[in-house]
Amino acid sequence: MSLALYNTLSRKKEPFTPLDAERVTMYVCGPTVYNRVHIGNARPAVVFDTLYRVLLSLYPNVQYARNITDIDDKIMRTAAELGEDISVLSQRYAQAYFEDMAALNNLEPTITPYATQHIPEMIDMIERLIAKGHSYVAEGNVLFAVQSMDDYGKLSGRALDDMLAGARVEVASYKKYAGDFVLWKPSADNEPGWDSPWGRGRPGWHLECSAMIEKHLGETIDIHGGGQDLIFPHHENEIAQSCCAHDGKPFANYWLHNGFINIEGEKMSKSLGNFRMVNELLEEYPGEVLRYVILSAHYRSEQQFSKELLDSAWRSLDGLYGFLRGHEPATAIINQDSAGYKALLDDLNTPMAISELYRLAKEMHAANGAGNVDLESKLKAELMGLAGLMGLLQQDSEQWFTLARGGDAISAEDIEELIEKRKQAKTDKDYAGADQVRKDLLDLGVVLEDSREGTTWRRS
RNA sequence: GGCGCGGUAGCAAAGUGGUAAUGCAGUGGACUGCAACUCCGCGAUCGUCGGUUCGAUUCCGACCCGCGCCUCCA
Repeated sequence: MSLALYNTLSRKKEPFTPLDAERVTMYVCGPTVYNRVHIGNARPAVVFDTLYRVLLSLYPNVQYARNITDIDDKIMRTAAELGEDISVLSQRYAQAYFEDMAALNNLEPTITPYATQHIPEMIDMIERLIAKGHSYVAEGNVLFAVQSMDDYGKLSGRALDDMLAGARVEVASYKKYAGDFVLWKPSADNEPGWDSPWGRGRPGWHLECSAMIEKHLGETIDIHGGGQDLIFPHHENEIAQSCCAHDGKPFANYWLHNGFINIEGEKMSKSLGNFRMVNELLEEYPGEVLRYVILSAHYRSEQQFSKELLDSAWRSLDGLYGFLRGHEPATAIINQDSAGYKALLDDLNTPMAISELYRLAKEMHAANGAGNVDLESKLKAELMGLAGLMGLLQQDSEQWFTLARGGDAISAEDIEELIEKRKQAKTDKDYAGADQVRKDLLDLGVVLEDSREGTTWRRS
């Protein structure tokens, strides 16, 4: 039993073998911080966080880096509009990103490198690329010469000429070849910039990842992840920079890419105005609901996203937490032989693993009904172990049902008070009065559940 | 034009060469003073047409439909 991952490089599922089983390295492209992030940014974070958790269950040391791009033209434009320094803007949104990601139960990566803190490393890499004949200076720009690399395009599977044939963007005059991309570009006096051998300027987008990976993880890493749209040009160019700087040494052995999210059946895009920002969704839904939706589809698939799905996911989690409610706590244990764990090892089949969550929960519930305490706690431990690998069921079940669910909800105290009133009514055989309390609370989104032990309540 | 992906029940979504998991919704019943929870039961022949095969939703081909990327969008 071992981990298998679909590798974009080979377009096949492959057994995962790290270079060093004692130290596994993974890098995932993080956000450009000029705004709040949307749900599409959350997908890779959740997917690769899940992979990180799985890797942690297999290897003693997993180095997971996710960068913050804090220098970029969009950042510069937004900062200029707001009349503030780019560092102020980027720090604000980086912080917001961390908060959003934490709300989605994402663990903190091992390393969070910032582009602007690696300017010297980037300049150093450019100098090496120039020295090795892979880059040239033109009008203050430093460009990477893609033709200097034999297998440029191997990740995206395209030939150079094919790429250029349908290019939609005009070619800058200083490029020797249309496919060449910028490593360093000059900054105007009123633009942020850093001194370099080629004058004051700023790095091209792709360079930061190559430089930061080299510094923090090494010349060759095990896993590199990101959204599908990054395959070309971003990851292709990272490969070009790193491989050429390292004399052809492999850059990343496994390339993983998550699919896109569709909103109400269509692509999420600015022009359609249907962006879903994570923080806005979090005002209406617990982060775990968003996470559940993301993990309910396989990471490589295109994924549907809608209010109906969020509501459905919330009810689904209610079901799971409902099974947990009233069961004694148990320490999470990963059952390595379980179908759920194997599903995760099989290219992160989270939909399958989630279905196992339900099977375990039902079996646990049945064991409880049969009075088999040992089996019950064993199954609960396994359930929590599997859920933990996905970052799900991380809340206390009692709290899950009693926390306010948006809007101005009735307070827990008031609910308890009404339940007492109803109890008295029932004692007095005033069932009409008791039913009225039930109905009133239901109108406020509170469901009452009577049992031998008394009345419990939950928000729905 | 080039490269690539997908079409499975109302909504989502796995999966398999031997007649298709799971969740939500719906629905019938048990339980309940009523209800909720829970439990038992009910629904798809897998885009279309061919081919290979004893047998295909699963392999191959064509077609239809939807979609992504082609220089800075997760």
